[in-house]
Amino acid sequence: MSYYEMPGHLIRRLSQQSNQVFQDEMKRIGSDVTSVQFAAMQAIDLHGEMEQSQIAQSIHYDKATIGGVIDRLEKRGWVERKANPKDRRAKLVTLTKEGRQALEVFTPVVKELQDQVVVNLSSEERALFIKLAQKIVS
Amino acid sequence: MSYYEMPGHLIRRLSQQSNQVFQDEMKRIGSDVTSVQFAAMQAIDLHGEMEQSQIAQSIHYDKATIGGVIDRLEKRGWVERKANPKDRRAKLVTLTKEGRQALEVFTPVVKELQDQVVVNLSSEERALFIKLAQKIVS
DNA sequence: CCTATTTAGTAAGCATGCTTACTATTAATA
DNA sequence: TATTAATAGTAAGCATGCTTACTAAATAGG
Repeated sequence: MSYYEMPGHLIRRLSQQSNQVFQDEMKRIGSDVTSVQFAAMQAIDLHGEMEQSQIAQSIHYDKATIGGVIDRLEKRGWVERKANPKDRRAKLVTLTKEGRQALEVFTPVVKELQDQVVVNLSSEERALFIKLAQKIVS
Repeated sequence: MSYYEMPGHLIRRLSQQSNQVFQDEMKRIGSDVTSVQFAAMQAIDLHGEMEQSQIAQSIHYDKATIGGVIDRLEKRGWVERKANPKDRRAKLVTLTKEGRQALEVFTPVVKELQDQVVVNLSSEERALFIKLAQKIVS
């Protein structure tokens, strides 16, 4: 089996290309937000108020990784950690006003760049790729 | 557009799953070699003798990243760096005997685990996925 | 009620995987 | 040939993304 037919290798290349597009488009609008940071912010915005463990679960990240991501988002002033009165182990994470504003700027850009990731495919192929990818990770 | 339809997000999940399978299978045979290290060793084995820049180019890695990977492979005694008499900037990287032996053990395992990465797909779907992925990164 | 297990988060460690900046060397060009 | 540009590799810095180990707190089972 040649290297260029190995799903593992191809997936790494896909990942690389996808991150490159994300980073380039964000740089174009003057931001250096990462795809992980965006994903976390989007999840928090959707649920309103989340424990870190919920964030990790919803976007399929390791809890240690998400801890670092939230650290950096907090440093930037985009999210806040508050104590959870119902569970003293947990912390509730919410978007700040600045976080919501930033997310509003990012969201349309991220939506548009999705097509750019798979720009070499026709729209039928894109739909098919998404279907197959969903099946693989399901 | 929902998160679960975004190619960028799906690709990250694929990457995660792929790496997990790789790591698990390698752990099973008692090794902690990484997918990047394997890719580099395979490339060197195929070409016999390579400059780091060639390695980076052939498996599509950044030259700074590959420098670190070669560092760790060298520490393990799997590769050697030699001066290139034809170009004093460059270094020729070769597999050691131990490196070749290790690669012989890894190769069949890596070939088998490729199917495991896309285990949720039928064989037709696997072929199609590979085709689409190749087209995206082409 | 008390103990054992599970869970939430952090910490430390390691390997990607990139960026920019730098040195040394080679290639191109005026 | 003298200068400029390009290239090979390293270094430092940062953000993933995981692992194991730990603390604190909640839950389950007896």
